[in-house]
Amino acid sequence: MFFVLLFSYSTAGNAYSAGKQCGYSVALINLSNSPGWDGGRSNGFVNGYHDNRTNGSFGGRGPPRNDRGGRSAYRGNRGGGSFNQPLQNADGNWGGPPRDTTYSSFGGRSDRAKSSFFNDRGAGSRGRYERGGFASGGNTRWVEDSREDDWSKPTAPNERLEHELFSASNTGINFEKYDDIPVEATGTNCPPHIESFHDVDMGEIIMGNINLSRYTRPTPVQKHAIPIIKSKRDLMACAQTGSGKTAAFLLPVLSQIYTDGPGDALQAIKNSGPENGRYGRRKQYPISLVLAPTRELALQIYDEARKFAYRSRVRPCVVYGGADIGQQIRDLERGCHLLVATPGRLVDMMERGKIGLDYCNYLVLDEADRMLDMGFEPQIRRIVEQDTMPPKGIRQTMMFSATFPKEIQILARDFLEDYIFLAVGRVGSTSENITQKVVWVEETDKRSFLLDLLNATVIPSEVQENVTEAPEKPGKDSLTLVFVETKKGADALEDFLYHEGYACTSIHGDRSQRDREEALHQFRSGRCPILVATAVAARGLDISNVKHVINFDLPSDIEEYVHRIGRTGRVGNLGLATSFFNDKNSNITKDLLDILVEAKQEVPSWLESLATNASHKYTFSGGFGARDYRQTSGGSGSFSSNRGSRNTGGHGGNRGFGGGGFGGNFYSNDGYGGNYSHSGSVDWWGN
DNA sequence: AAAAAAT
Repeated sequence: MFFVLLFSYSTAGNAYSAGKQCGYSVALINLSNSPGWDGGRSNGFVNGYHDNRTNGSFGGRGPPRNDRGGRSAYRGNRGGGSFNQPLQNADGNWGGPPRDTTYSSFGGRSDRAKSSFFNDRGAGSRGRYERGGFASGGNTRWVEDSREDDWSKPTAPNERLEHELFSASNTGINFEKYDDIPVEATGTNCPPHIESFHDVDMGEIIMGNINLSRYTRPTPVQKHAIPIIKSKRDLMACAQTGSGKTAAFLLPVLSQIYTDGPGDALQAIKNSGPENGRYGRRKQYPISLVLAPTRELALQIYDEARKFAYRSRVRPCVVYGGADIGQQIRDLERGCHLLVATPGRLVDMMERGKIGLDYCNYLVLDEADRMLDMGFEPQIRRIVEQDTMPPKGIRQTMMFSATFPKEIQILARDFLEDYIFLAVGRVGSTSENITQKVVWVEETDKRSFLLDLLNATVIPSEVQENVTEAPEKPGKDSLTLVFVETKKGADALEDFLYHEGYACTSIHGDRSQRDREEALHQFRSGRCPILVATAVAARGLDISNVKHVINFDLPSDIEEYVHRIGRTGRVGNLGLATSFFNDKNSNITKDLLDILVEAKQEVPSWLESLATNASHKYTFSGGFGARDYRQTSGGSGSFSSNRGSRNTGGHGGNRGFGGGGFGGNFYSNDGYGGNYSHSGSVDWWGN
């Protein structure tokens, strides 16, 4: 399998200089190991989660229920850090929980030569620990001497935090499937890809955290993106979450920050004290900004960032709507070097003077196409272009997008400088990782059919040959994600399943942010192995152990379908996707058929004849979506045609991308953009 | 017409 690729255009020399370094000599107080905040953000999830609704068994009867409204204490608990965690003593050891096999610190590994790296807090170090005098007890601070202010050196280990960050881990990765993913990079002077994390120097901290995360080898997107980002190039990557994308940008960006140190940002923060601004408290100047379309995705990226920032001086923060802004501001004020945000809340924070982007050297736009879909473009431009962020060419910008329609091409043209384009094949979805089933189910039969599916312990025989890992009954390690089209429908189906005795919960945009996060946690943890969801959960969320995705309602858009089923079969695992199809779904017939064929899935004969009968209809699918990047015909030789300098319109306006065999609908260069919909066909809403 | 997202 290979790609035809794409443009390369020449630009004048890259004036890029990252990590604006300057001398600084100040004392640095590192609170990153303080139980105060670390206990706050996610400890509530991992250890200290209390919910009186979850006391019962979830085996089948009397399941926990995800109430609406109610308990107001939850978020407070979560953020309060009020758990009785053991406190770190002066030499960074922990007297608390019994050692778990998970705990190894960095240095526990014998495969790393740099033994001096770990647990060597003592000799030669000019810093010192200060015991905090707080009533709550013993905040330990590492006070650094200015000359020791080297961000590339790890800070003290913290067993409890380490356990919290790294204990939940992916298992059973199907590497064989994984390596099939085709990747293609284009652009001027593209650095060669790596085969091992050791092929590029990411420094002690990153390598230690890679070990702790039990990452053995880079995923395909990481193999390419890491050296590109490390060599300070801008990047436009067409890849979906689940390909290892988050680490693909977090690892090299953080590595670079550790190497370069805080630069001007540190002084700026110092100068932003109460005396310097009407807003009083310190304004934070993150060195790196990651924008994400949904709150849950932002949280997920933040959680990853915490892992790779372990034992570093970088403090990640996350801001998003629906949550208490005061709490987020307080968290920011404790220091913020890497900020993960949804656009709206970030603009809010900027207008409140809490965040300055003046020293933001690294900008990541995750799921960029999704952000545009959701109308974020003005806010993104406000953040990137109309504020104090360094211009392109100065900052380093990385964009990730599942598709590459015209709107994204324009954004790439505006935000990126001399960039490298990376096309990553799908991990799941159209690959054979996911067994896709389409069944004809009338609206009135959907519920009972769903129950049958949920009760099924044996998978249908015709599926078995494709599935080596049978989907089990929903349970702790076997999660089922049920997609519906409307928020109302989600509530109704959740209620139904609840009354039928299933441990289920739901997530959609009308639920409070607290409930959404809780539902996700209940699902992830297996307490509620069935999650009823709207489109909010379709993209980006990385939930391991999702064995079965059920499209209770099929979406009207094939892109949405691909994203949804991509929630299973993550990182090389196998999964099953079952879709209920009836008259209402005729609009997706053709695209669905194409997807099934492409992924070498069994096609029901009725679907085939439906598609044939409907074939007179003009269908157009913008973006990569249904067709993937793969060449379907023709050679690969013509990709250089019509790709002149940027003056001819750069990536945006060119026609002729498809010359080499993408087919005419590969990029939406025909002026219709990605929004052209199927004319004349019946859509989901019956219009 | 749905859903997502700042309040």
